[in-house]
Amino acid sequence: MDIRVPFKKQQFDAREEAIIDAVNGLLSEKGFDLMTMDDVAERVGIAKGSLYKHFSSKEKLAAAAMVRLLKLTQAELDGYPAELPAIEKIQRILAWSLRLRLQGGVPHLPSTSRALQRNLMLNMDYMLVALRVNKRFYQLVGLAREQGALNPLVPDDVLVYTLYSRACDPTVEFLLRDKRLSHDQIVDSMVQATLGGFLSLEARQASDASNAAAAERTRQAPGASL
Amino acid sequence: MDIRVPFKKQQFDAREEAIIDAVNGLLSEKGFDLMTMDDVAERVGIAKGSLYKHFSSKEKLAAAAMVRLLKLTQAELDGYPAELPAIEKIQRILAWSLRLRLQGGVPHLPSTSRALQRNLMLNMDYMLVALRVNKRFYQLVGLAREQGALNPLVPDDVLVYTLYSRACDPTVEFLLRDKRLSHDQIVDSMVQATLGGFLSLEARQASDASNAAAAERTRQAPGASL
DNA sequence: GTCTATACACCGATAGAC
DNA sequence: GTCTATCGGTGTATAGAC
Repeated sequence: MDIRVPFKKQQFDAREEAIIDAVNGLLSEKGFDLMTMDDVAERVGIAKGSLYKHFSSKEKLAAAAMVRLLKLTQAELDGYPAELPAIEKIQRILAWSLRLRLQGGVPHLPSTSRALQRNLMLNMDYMLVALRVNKRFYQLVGLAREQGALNPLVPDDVLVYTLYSRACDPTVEFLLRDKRLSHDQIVDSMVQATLGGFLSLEARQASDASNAAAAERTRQAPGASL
Repeated sequence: MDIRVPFKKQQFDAREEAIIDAVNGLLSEKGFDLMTMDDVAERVGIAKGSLYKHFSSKEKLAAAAMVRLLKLTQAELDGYPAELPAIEKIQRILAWSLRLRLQGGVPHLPSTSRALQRNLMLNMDYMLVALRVNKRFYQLVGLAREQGALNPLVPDDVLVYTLYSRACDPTVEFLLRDKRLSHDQIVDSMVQATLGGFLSLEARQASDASNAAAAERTRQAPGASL
């Protein structure tokens, strides 16, 4: 069979990717409400009318950006060694999303727009991948709980929701504007501060020890952290 | 001298309070971008034209709501016993802001609107009280640091910004929608999860012990927690 | 100060020529 | 499918009568 992809189709897909790139950046900068279709068209370099040939509404655009992000998240999780303790996978995926955010790659959907939320719920592509990722998060948290890494005083739900919320936590923007901490320091601090409260006492002691050692190494070779 | 306040003036102030009440509710429900002047006028029960006699712009409205919140925050801090350890004051002010939020009393300003942010910076009333509250937060965190309650691996800035950010953390809305946790449980979990990572190991051990005891008491008399 | 009416700009979406 | 032009609706802010 012929596995070549027609040139026209390639071009079409490339343009859609470019559109989603633009949407991603705009959503991470201004959020959904403040992003306009004119913004998107201008950044892609096409007319607004053409934009609607690819995506029939603003909500569809946002959904496409979210789907791409969620698929990236899945792929990132897939890349972790199976034998890694669950709590370390959680730390890694949080650090990954924070780094992605520092690069401007995390769309920021304010939780206030009812219209958008309804629209996303009705979008099959979005819901499928969202539910899959959500399920994996819960499995991961459940596993970490079984392995004794989690604080018995805090429910699983709180940790899962926190993982989502830190991807749009304004703390990151504040720290970024100060320019007092490097990107790596922001990621490390945020991971430490975010997960420290969820860890069991034993896990927390182990984590502190290894982080103190890492900080010591960084102190001796400061260039490496930037 | 005459300390009576003219009736007209009283009426005027009462209306301004009513306006800020409406703005507070709307900002906590929809955020700044989605709130319209029509919304505000309708909720207060006056015409949009009259609204502009009190506040000359939408940004001024938001600033007024923020000023009231920040003054409330100051008053809350003033009410704490001076001898209370700094870390406990931090826990209390966080729990206070979370409870206020669960009652719909915390305006939600998305960090994306540049126009609003510039406007706030130019607003003297807002800046004065914002800087005062910010200074007190830093003093409190510095004191907690001196008293050995904080994790040496996480900078002060991160904790201060986190205190602000948790006042608009979507995790709360997620937990609220689930209806699996009571308001008190949400506040306790969030405080535990938020501050646990900032505590020094010793403070964390002490905190866990007292929270476990509290949870045990709650288990024996479940009605008390709702 | 309160109201109604309106100016003015912007945005999401569509129409129609090429 | 890409463009230009435009419609319909909405939002901030103002004008002017009372």
